[in-house]
Amino acid sequence: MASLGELERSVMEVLWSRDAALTANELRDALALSAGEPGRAVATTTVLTVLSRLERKGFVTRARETRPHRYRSLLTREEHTAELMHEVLDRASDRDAALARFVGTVSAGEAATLRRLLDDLSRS
Amino acid sequence: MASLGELERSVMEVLWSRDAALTANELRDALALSAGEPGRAVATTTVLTVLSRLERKGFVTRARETRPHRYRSLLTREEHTAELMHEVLDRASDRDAALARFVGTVSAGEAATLRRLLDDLSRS
DNA sequence: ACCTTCTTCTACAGAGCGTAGAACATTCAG
DNA sequence: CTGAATGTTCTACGCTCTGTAGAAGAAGGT
Repeated sequence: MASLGELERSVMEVLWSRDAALTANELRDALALSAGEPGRAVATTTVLTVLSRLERKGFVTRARETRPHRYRSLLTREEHTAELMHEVLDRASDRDAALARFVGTVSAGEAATLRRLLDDLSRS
Repeated sequence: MASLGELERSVMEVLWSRDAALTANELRDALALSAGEPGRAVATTTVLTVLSRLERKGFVTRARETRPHRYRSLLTREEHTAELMHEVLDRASDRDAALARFVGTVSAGEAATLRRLLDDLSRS
């Protein structure tokens, strides 16, 4: 999966948090709000450029029918995270050893979560 | 964690596969062998530049005492992979949901591995 | 003091990203 | 139907990262 720049990631964060199809202007406004400095707003064309690149990279689709095109993410944030984790794991030569390292470093709470998830998995 | 370029990654792969401290020339030779095309060998200075950058990024250390400096990776490949997985997970807003997605997409064999690892964890 | 070997410095080209104006397309009010 | 407003694409530029390596400097052997 291609990696994301800072602004690209911010755009994805907005699309993920609001789970709706947004226009470039809506995204621009949301970005202006979520950014720390209130004066630092990007131009709408900047957002559109970023959206085009995100579309090319396969992160978003747009509805071309409606006139202000509406953009939405193709994956949920969780799906995206899970995919990235798989990608990282796929690069390891010894997957089991890498998994062992990973499991060995999760918190106790997350270990419990994992156990529960695996139980659910085997039950179904 | 900083990300790696293609050659940087190749260098790390060699350092990880051989678990020893190597010189720039040894790395150059190893890279020439592992590369598909036999004619495509990089210059030693190129390797040294890459190693300096990897050192700056915190991926390798070098022994400066010995004259041909010897480089070794700071983490094993498994530790590196585990760290990356944590990093990915840390970027998710809902860690449990992301974990759930992840567990839901691992193979049956890996699910079994995970169960065994978690059992070992709770037993110790 | 040289020659060899090694390391650092400097440099450059190509790609990716943030940035946005200019130019083009589309819609809408009148 | 025509102009104004709004929206999209094209083009462009500077910055940083990466691969690449020669030039210059340092260190050691003979």
